[in-house]
This record gives sequence, C-alpha cells and structure tokens, in this order.
Amino acid sequence: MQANIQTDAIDAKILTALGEDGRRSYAEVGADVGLSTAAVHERVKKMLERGVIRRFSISVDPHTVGLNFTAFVAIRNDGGAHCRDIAPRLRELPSVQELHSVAGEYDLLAKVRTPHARDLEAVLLQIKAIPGVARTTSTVVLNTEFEDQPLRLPGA
Amino acid sequence: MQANIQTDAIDAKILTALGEDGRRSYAEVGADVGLSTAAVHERVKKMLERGVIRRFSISVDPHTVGLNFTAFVAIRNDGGAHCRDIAPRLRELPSVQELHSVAGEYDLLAKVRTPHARDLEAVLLQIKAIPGVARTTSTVVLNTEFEDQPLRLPGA
DNA sequence: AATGAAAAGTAATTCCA
DNA sequence: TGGAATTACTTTTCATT
Repeated sequence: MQANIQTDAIDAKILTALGEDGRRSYAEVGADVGLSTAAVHERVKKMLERGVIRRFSISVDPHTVGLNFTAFVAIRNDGGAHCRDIAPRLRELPSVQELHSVAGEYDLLAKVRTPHARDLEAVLLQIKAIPGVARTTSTVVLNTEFEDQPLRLPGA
Repeated sequence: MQANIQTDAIDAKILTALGEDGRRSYAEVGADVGLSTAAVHERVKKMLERGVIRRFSISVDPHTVGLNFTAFVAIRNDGGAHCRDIAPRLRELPSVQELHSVAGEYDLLAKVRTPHARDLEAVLLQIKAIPGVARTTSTVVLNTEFEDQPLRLPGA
C-alpha cells in the first residue's frame, strides 16, 4: 500500500527516458515505450500539470562553474524556534542548495556549495545570524562520488 | 583566483535559463542573453563537450512516483577499507541517490530514498553487507524544505 | 486515452562575413 | 567566432476511434 503514486508503468518509462535525456523527442520516447508521439505528448503534459515533472532542466557539473566546495551543515534551533520560520531565510542564501528538516540531534540539514572552502565561514555566519538558529556543525565533503544521477524507477 | 571555471558570463546566463526550463528554444534563450540562435546552439554544444552541461534532464517530484521517504546514512569504514572500493558497491543500490566521501567521524555520506520508512532497514542491511563497511548512522528526513532548485549563478 | 495526419514552430546545417 | 538562410525535424493540434 503505497500512497501518492500518480504514475503507471508507461509513465515510469517516459520519466526514465527523459531523466536520461530531457531533450529526446516524443517520437523517440514513443518508439521506446510503445506509444505514438501524440500519446507521449499527452502524458508528459499531464505529468507536468500534476506536478510529477516539476520542470525540464539541465544537470550542470558544479566544478566547471566554480563551485568547488561542498559541505553539509547541520543546524540546531533555539528552544522556541520553528523550522518553518528558519527555512525561508535559508532559501534566500544562494549557497544553500538543499534543505531538509531532520530527526535527531539537529533540526535541519543543509547542503551548501561555495567556490572554495574558505567561503564556508561567511555562509556559517549568515546562517548563525538567522533568528532561532542556536548552533551548527559542518561536515566537509572531500569528494562527491556520485550525485544527480538520472532517475531510475522500478518497472521502467 | 578560482580554478576550473570553464564558463563566461554569457554561458552562465544560458545555464541559468536552461536550468529553469531545459526546453526553452535557442531562439528564446538567445533573445534573453543577446545572442543569435546559432551562437547559443554553438555554446550549448561546447558546454556539453566540455562536460559543463552533463545532460538535459527533468526534475521529478519523488513523492509522486512513490518515493516518500528520505534519509542520510553516514558510513564508517573498517581500518583498511577505502572509499573507492565501497563507493562502486553503493552505486549499485538504486536507493542510494547520492554519495559523498566526507571528513570527520564518518567516511561516507549517502542520501537514500525509499518508498517507505520501513524500507530503510533493508537498505541498511545491504550497505552493511558491503566489505569494508564498519557501521552506519542514519538521519531521518522529516520534511524536505527545498532541493533540486534551478541553478543560480552569480553574474547570470 | 490513443492514433494518424496536417499545420506550426524549432533546431541543425551550411555557408558567408 | 558569430550571423543568415536553408533544410530537416519535432511539437502541437485536431478529427477520429
């Protein structure tokens, strides 16, 4: 019993195909999944409407655009502070690429990317300046083994 | 002095435009950045060749395809084990979406996504079965505030 | 929902500056 | 390296099943 699944096996195949190459034509995708061009078009349109596909995009290698440093910053709140007050402030920081509220010793976990390790200090100062943030602990990434992999869905 | 930057300000604008909508036509992007269709085409082609753009893709909402649970799993190696031996094994696990070698108490940090919280147990067993893995600590994601944001580059 | 075919729009190619 | 024009392809729409 899995909730929220809004796709069937054909949709999964389409998502996998477009995840590998978002510019493949509907005709080509259709040949792969056994559907006409128009049918693929219709399904993609509906998946966009339902929010299954958030957007078409590109995968960019961070190092090639000067983002050479990555760290995970765990954030603990003050007693009264709520994640929902702090999260919007963290979203404003361009170095914070990803934010999750988490269970455990810390309340939030941020993925931070900067040009250089030395830039983390300034980001931490910005984070600590947000009302409700009590303390942070940073885990420095030495090497990203893999990330941003094309989506792989079972049954696709 | 920033190393590895392979893009100029116009490339940055192109990457930002395609990061927001990977299907915008080259003509449209060209109008935005002040270049002809062919010039944009040429620059995109070169960025693909240089590996700046890894691929065209789509952003999919994990919940809509049944991936409702996320956790970060920190992994510690045995004394003699190397990340480069363990990483390929973790890549084989479809639930492991992202893997970084990190500094600190643990050696690797994996982002794991499964249909349900209960599925984490099986993934942890698979991870612990990899030779060289000594122990793991999991941080459960309660809510993803944001992730998968369109790329924003300074000067774009 | 899916198909096939026509119309509209876009991209790749070629060549010129 | 960038722009213009041609050719080829892809998307989109629509009538039909």
